[in-house]
Amino acid sequence: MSTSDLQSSSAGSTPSGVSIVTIDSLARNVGATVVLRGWLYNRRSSGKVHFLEVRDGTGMVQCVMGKNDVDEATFAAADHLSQETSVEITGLVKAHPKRPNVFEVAATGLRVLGKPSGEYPISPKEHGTDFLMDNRHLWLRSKRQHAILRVRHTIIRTIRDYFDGLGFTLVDAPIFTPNACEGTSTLFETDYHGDKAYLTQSGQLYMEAAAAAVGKAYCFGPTFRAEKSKTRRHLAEFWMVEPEVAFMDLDGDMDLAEGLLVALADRVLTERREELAILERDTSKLETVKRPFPRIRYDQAVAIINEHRRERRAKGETNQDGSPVEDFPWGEDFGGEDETVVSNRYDRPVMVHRYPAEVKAFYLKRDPEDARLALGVDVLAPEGYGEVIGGGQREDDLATLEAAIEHHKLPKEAFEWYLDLRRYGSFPHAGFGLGVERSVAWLCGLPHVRETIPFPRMLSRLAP
RNA sequence: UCCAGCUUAGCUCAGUCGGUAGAGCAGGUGACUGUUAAUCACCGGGUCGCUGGUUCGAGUCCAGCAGCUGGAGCCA
Repeated sequence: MSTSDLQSSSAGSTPSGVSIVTIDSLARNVGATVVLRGWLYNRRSSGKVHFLEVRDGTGMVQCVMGKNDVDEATFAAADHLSQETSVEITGLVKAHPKRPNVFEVAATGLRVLGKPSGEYPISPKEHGTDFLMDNRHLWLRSKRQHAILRVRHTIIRTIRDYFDGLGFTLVDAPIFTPNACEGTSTLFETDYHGDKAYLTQSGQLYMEAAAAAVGKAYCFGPTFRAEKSKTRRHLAEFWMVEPEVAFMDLDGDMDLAEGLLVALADRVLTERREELAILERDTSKLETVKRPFPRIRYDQAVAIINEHRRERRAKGETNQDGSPVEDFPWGEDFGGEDETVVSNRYDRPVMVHRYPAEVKAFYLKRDPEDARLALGVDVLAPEGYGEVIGGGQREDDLATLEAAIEHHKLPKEAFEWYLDLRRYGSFPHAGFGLGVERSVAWLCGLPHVRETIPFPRMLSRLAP
């Protein structure tokens, strides 16, 4: 089999010369006799006609087998096929008699390639999430999960195309890191030949080094958080893309983030219409993701939250625990609920910038116009999907950065290499991190991030 | 870590007032020549999460524990 065969979505031909095709190429093969290879998704029968629904990873097709079209043994065999039997079906490609633009295969031959040794666990009826997650390796075969995998793939490819197209260089960051840096989140600890090592929570510091080498750098890999978070927005292992650009300021950073999200929505809408339909995604909510995104200051976001809280108080509402609704205290970070209140004001992602420095990471540059603020930005996705991007301009002054490290009580020795970036030709620079799973959840309209990654790692799940 | 909810057949669930266990799907057998989670008939299928308590009697009431789910906190 050659590469060109694969690219033309024809997987070769049988000894008798019949071409082996994939389901997504049936439209081009109407009137031809072809061979399909795949798995039986569902089977129906009307006595003298069997309807075999077959999936092959590129799509789904109904194969019709009339009693008079095949020999008796083949017809009898088709009657006893169970779900997920792998099969090779030979037949004539035809238009569906009732449905426009749908094709079916009039089967003339059937070969069973792999017979299930037992009952397939996932029946075409409803199941609970925990059961499906226990069978995640099989659940991936279902229509919805297949659609999500494809959208995820498109999102990842778009991210790479976007940065590659802008002249970025991919620079991989390490997974093992020597110290529990940044001091913020809880890390997974591991034994590294007798020393303690931690699984990375971000490649950002390394990208700052890379930016000084290549100008525009990005890394794309898994990151790990050991917090005991049990919500629909959290995973213990998730993927993040982190661009870092030399001589870019906060405004440029926001331009870059905005362009990426517009590209993602646009590409998913053009290339994954079918998948979004399977997921029943309201695509009108994605059509509005166009430039420019609103850019509001932290102060304005606080005002929006307080306006909302005052309305709730006026209606006599209380918090979930029954406590009275208080004004949002300036200086704190937003909770999930607050983010939703802000993002619900807009029909596209909103960028909230200039947060209080105290609630943000030590490496963010102070706002020259207001020392209480940091030049950071969070991008909140619409519909309550929360923060999909966090970033900002980095502190490029050696003394200020040293003071920040001391203020956060971080071990200075561990950051000597990072401080070197300010010692040898310091430069203004900025970047951000985009969480892939939250982006997939948003673009697909999924209620939980656990379905956005093939094999999720969560507080109470390490298998399969 | 805290709060709430859930745990009954392979799966999804019902189970009244405390009186000894039910349905649909899946599986099996059969009927049906255009079905779309096909339909119809019949069949097999149970450590009611675990431990203890109350009671003549517990799936049901009580306590403890475990697991799962969601939320808060924390975080992206």
